[in-house]
Amino acid sequence: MIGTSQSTMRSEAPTIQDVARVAGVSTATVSRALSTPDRVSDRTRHIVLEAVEETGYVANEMARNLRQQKSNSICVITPDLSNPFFSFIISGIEQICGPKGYGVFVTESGLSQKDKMRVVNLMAASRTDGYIVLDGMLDHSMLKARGRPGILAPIVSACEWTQGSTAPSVTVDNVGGAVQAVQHLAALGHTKIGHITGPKENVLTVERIKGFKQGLDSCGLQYRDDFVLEGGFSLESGHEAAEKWLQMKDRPTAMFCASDREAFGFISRLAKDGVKVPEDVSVIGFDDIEVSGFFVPALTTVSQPRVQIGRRAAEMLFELIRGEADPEDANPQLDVTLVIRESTAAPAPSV
Amino acid sequence: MIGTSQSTMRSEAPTIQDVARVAGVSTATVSRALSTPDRVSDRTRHIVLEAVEETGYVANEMARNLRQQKSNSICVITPDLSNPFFSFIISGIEQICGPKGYGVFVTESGLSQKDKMRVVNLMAASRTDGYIVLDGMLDHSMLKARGRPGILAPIVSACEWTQGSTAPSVTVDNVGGAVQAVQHLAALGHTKIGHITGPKENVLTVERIKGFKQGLDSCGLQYRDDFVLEGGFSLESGHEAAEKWLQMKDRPTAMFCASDREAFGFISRLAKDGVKVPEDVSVIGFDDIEVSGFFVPALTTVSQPRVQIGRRAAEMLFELIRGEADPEDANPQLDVTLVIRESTAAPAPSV
DNA sequence: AGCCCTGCTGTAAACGATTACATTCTTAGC
DNA sequence: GCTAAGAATGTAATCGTTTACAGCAGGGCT
Repeated sequence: MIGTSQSTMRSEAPTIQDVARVAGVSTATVSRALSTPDRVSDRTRHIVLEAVEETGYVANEMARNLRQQKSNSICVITPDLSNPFFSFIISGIEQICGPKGYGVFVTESGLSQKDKMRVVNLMAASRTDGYIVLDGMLDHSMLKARGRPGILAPIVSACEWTQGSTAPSVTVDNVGGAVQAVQHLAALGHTKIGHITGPKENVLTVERIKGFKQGLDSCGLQYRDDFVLEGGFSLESGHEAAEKWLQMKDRPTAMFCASDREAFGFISRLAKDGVKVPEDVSVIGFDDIEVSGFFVPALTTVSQPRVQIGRRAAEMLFELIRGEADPEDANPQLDVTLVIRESTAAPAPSV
Repeated sequence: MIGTSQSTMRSEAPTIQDVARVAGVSTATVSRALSTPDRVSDRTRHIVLEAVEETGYVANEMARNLRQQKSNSICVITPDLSNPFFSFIISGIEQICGPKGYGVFVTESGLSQKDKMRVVNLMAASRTDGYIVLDGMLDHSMLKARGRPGILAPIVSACEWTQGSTAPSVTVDNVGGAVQAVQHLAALGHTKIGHITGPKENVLTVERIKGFKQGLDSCGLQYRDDFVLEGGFSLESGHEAAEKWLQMKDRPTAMFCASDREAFGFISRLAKDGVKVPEDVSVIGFDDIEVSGFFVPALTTVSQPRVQIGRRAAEMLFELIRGEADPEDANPQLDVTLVIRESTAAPAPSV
């Protein structure tokens, strides 16, 4: 049975009025029968549901939104949608929002402040009930709340957070992850451990550098400035770092990379010069993106629960929207886990 | 200058009424001054814009949507949001939609028909003006148009298309890409060329198999059933295919993989047994995802213009929405390019 | 002068739901 | 049998825009 009988088809979409007419009740009753079924009699509910079936009625979201002053959708702001790191987070967000009947807008905030402004204006006011911000460079004061000038919209940060923002954020133990990475390398016997950082403006970069230092410290190793190469999370930046590494007189025997992609770029460039991982140099990454387990060699890395980050962020945003801000647990920090694979090993016996 | 003067701040968001009052004109004039500036006098436009500035007015999308009977947003349906292949396409879509003032919803249609139904219902009718479908398994008849029962919403397929659907689709020359891949291998001197397919229900799988056969044919090579291994586009499926390959008595000296990720899984598993690429076996992929150039060895592959696919699909959807369906160019097929890197080489001299 | 056209603006009716308030109908308690 | 409470329903206002229609002024034309 297709459901919509040909006879009742009209050229326009059926409205609540049509249902009311068919059922022989008022629109108010139809509305109640659908949204608060226990407030109408069994008999009426039945009649209404039949009329709905017959007309093929589906409530118009736009009208509902206007009346209820909410859009039933949220917006995810990423600096770069094409970055696969975010795709898992977005997937997690959708997993929570979808079943709740919420739509998920995605936007690319880009690099310039102008781009970010455009995105914010697009979503401004009345298109979304809240934001999940994955861009640490976004000024939260741009995200104004609807109906309350001067007040911010519900915002949750994830992964990257913005300095000075009071928005709750779900993050990951970046410092702890870096510490674990360094300790793993030290335990293998490495004493000359280097680091390829993220882009220098990034909050995660500073956290991971902090963890790097802390890890060295905990193992009684000396921090050496010349063992730290500036990267940018990207494949290319790992590639470039490798060229610097190749030119070093005194080389680290192990490198902690601030992202898996940096690690890939690093290893890839080294391979061209015949430098082998882990025989000649150990490499450890951060993120545990999908290919990491299938790289050659399989990459040892600090694994982030990316889907979980998305889910948690979405859940927190809903609490915020419902006004159940829970100050107890406003800034959950998810655990990372060290995944040991094949890109790390004991250093070669020194010559 | 912040723009919103404290004195005019109210507890509610300013509406067009407020602007009209401040400007001393009617709401109609305000509306016109903002949306069709040339229909009001210079003087009035000035006054209105000043009033907008003073009140901090931003038009309420929900009201606008209801009145205009359009949502100013589109919906992208992917089978799996976490798949990085789609992230570039989504990025391309956003690049077109954002500047046009359109929001982009993303949804995960999942595997089961029930999941797909949920997604469709969520977006039904009034939440979106059109769909970009990246899921070849989705039944388009579920996507009904608002306001015209029995008629489908504007839909554009991309990458994967659905059998029997009349929706325009932007695709890629899968057959041609596969042909190029095989010809490249043959030119290197390979005569025993194998194929790891995609998942068998998938349209792309059959296209690429078709191209594989056609390529062999064009080089005067015989198609051998035992050289074709079933895969599933995923890393794991490449891994499994490698295990089958290792057990073969008579092995192909070159493998054409239906996706880059399959190729990675394949190479990765082979490496564990000391089988080297390209020395022992050449491997070629399909897609050219980001890491491909940085794999070890860098992967030779058929490159798809993913961002471009997204952009084109979005442009076509807008033409459809505006009613400018252009039958001339309804199903553009974008070109793929063979990118030769280091995973392919002449076969080892036979023993 | 009378007419029409054009350019600008205002009035008020949509858009399609939800929901405060009013009304009617039951039914229980006395 | 009467009253009051409570359940079920209806009436109509409301959300904030856009836009069809109407009105009004001014200017060029015959």
